[in-house]
Amino acid sequence: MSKIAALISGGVDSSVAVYLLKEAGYTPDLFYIQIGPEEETDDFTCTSEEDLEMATAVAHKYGCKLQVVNLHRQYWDLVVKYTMDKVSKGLTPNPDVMCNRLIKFGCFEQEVGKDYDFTATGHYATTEIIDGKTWLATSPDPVKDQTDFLAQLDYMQVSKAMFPIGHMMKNEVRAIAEREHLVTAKRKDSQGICFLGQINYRDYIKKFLGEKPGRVIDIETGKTIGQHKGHWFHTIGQRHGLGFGGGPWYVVKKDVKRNILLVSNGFDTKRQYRSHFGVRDFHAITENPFLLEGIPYPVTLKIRHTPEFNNANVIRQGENLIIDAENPIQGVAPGQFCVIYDKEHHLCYGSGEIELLKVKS
RNA sequence: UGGACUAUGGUGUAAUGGCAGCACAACAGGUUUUGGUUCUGUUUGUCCAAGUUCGAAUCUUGGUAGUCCAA
Repeated sequence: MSKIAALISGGVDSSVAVYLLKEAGYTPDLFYIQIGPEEETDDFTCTSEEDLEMATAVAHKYGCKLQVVNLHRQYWDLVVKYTMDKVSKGLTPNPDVMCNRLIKFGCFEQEVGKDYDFTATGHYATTEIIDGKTWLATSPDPVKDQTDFLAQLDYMQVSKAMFPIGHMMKNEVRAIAEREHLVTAKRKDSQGICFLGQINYRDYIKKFLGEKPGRVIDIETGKTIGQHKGHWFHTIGQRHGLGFGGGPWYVVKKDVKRNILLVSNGFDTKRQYRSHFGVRDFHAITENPFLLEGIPYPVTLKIRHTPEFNNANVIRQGENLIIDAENPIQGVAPGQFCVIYDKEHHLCYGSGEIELLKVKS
């Protein structure tokens, strides 16, 4: 019988995952990863304590060992550093993607997971073995599918991963939780950057990078329409937070060197959309399907966590990929990950960092 | 300091003497394990003073502030 380490968060999904493992005849060891802000606020300790209580209750119910793994230090050294590094350069990071790669499937593996055959989590994702090789594949629930957050995992990480609820719909998971009287059945879905809790993202950035006022320019007229407090508080495609009337104003471009934000006015502005962009450092999980240069490969992709997949063609150009999407995509922000799937958006090929092209779209 | 024009929420604007409305922003929720997007809801205003009138954002006079022409 395989030895399984299951990550449990105190939410519904990971609890049901434990139940399913148990049903399948396994007795996983449970691990609660502890991460928090550097100073413990009341809000934080509160949620965290509740999460741990829930996890403890689930462990008790199923007779599993539960251990708290503190990866606080590692999270700050790796994920927070990555986040601030990107943000300060005017890029838009995705901390949760890095948290999966570096913490949940990274540090945890090195410290604990190495002694187990599989690491199970409550992610909405599946794996599929084709010709002896493991591929990351999507969940049938388009809203909850989390392959986009797992697309930076490497082959070893994916082949050791188990996603017990990955083939289910969210409402099925909730239904099981209620039927089995799990204490977590009615808990709210987690949202926002996993450890931030009540802390506002803007305040969080401000604490690290402070404020740095600069001009905001209307890209259509070239006129300065106001001031911003720091380009890092805004991202491409963002509407709120500027505070100007006569809008809506969408951020369409950043001039980091001159600390200028370029905005475009109106709901119908085409400038907040883009169908042509680059992807650097493409990371293929199982095999790189884009071997030949200059040939368009039809794929589907996501540039953020949404239920929709975009149809596109991918062309390899040296180490980078050029994306040509069928329909324009709103708010394509450099620094975000472009996650690429097969035409049927079933298999996840991998992901890379979005980079704007010099060429106009 | 000669003339002309303007003054309405935080911003941009509407209301011909008859309940001050719209958009944006802001705030609060919903959706979403990133940033965002989007949906729903809420708050906030007639520059000041006097006058005409049943009734004034609107008309009159004065003040104040700003814009333009006038070199």
